[in-house]
Formats: sequence, C-alpha cells, structure tokens
Amino acid sequence: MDYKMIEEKNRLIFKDMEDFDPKHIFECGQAFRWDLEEDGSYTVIAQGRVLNVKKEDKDLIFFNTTLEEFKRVWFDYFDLGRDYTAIKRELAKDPILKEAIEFGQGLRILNQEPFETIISFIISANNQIPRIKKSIDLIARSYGEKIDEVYYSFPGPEVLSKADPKELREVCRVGFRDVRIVEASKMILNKEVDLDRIYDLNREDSRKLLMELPGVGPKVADCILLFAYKKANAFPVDVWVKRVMEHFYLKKDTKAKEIGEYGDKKFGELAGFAQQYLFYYARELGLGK
DNA sequence: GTCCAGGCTTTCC
DNA sequence: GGAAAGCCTGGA
Repeated sequence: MDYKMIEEKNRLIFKDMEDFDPKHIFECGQAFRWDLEEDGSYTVIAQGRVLNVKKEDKDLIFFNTTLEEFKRVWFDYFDLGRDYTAIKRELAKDPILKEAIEFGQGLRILNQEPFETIISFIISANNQIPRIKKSIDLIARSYGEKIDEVYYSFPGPEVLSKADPKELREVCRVGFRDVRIVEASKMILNKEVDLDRIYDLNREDSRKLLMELPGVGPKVADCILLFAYKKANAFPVDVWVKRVMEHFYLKKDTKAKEIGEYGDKKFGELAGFAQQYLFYYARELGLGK
C-alpha cells in the first residue's frame, strides 16, 4: 500500500487517507484501551506504547511516535497493509451492507495482542462497554507497568495467573469473571492452551482450542480470532449482530448458532468485516430500543 | 451427544 | 428496575 506521509518531530502526518476514521475504528467495540480526548483525537495504548491519533479533514495525524516505531508497531496494529476499499466494494454488492458501510466507512479491524484480547473479551461477557473499559484499565493499573504519567501496560499471563480472584473482583470490578481470568491465564502460561499454535490452525480448530479456556465460548472465541489473529472469516454473534441480522435477513428469535452459520455462508472470507460494519450500523440505528 | 433454563457480579441507562 | 459484545452448569 502506498501512503503519502510527512515525518515531523514526534509526529507523522498521512495525507488524503482513505478508509480510516478513528471514531469508527475505536467505537465499534473491538478495542477497549482508548480514550476520546477533548479535541476529538483518540489516545490508544498497545504494545506498551501510547499513541494519539487525530483526523483533520482528509489527513491523519499520529502524535507521540516516530517513523521507525510506526513501521514496527502501528502499521500492523491498524492493519494498514490491507485494502479496505476492495473489501467494501465486494461487500457493498449486498444492499444492506452497502448501507451499513456508509455509516462506518472508516472502519478497520485492528490487530491486537492475543493475551490482552482474550482477557478483555472474557470480561465482556454479560457486560457493558463502559464497564469493560474500566475493568481493563484497573487491571493495567494494578498489575501492569507504568508507561508514562497516565498510562500503564496490560500485564501478561505470568502476572495474572498469580493474581488473587478476590482482588480482581473487588478492586478491578470484574464480578463473576474473576476466577475465569486467573484460570485462563494459568492455562496459557503453562501452554495447556498454546496461543502460538492458533496462527497455524484454521478457524474451526483454533476456535475449539480457545474454547478450552474458561470464560471463552463461541462468541468470545470469534472475537479473539478476528481482533487478534487476523482470522477474517470469524463472525462473532452478539446481541447487536443478532438484532441487525434478524431485522434485515432473518426472522425474530433465530438461534445465535443459526445466525452464525448464515453469516459464514453469506459473507465467507469477509464475514469478520461484514460483522463489524453491521455491529456499528446496529448501534448507530439504536436497534432494539 | 444436543438443547435449554436459570444463575451469575456489577453498573449503566 | 431492566439490560448488558455470554458462559457455565445441570437436567431433559
């Protein structure tokens, strides 16, 4: 991919950037480690780094980074090697997706760190986005390492496997997910579930492997595959996707499993992208209210 | 083996 | 007071 980029001290400016809107990217529920700033920019934490990104007209400004770091960390994080124009062209052949894409045209699927993504989506079960964000932030503050005056990195399995469930519940407010977090961390640390294997497994097998972890069911497994492992054919069915699929494609009270199979079949290798546009669309429409 | 109801912490709207 | 990016358990 070719990008027109200007390098300045402590920041990079990308000119005429297509298919990139921080609001769409961060507010589609795939990531929880970001803050909306007063000037409309977003501050994001990943890989032990803090980045601020702001959209100004058609340009994007990345603060607090260098070209070297951007190439090494953020290019892949923001999935900049992928052609979203082509993906959208293909998906827009479906009239409903065409509409959904108009709402979330600047959406991209991030490549996030596997362990953090696993714990984040274990926390997401029967939970709300503001609370999920809060718990993850509290975990970083309690167990992670200081990056700067404001932000902390997310801890690894070696730390969370030794955490006290009571402390996770009472300090980090994770509720009944406390034991699941600790047990899953143990299984990952001792390679009972070897995360490195997932890159080489297909969606079906990697899903089964992830579901051996406590707190990981079909929906959470698909989120992990999509948001951390580039498995673009994963199609997580949550309440919003259920609503939007039932509203436009299927009848009410369709089982989540059936909706998943329908999505797999209809959208194939692009199912994950379709799911994100639909999720964002459903929330923008306020479906189900 | 599959399917389903009920329970689960806590907070946000 | 109901619902929340669901999962786990026990019973049919």
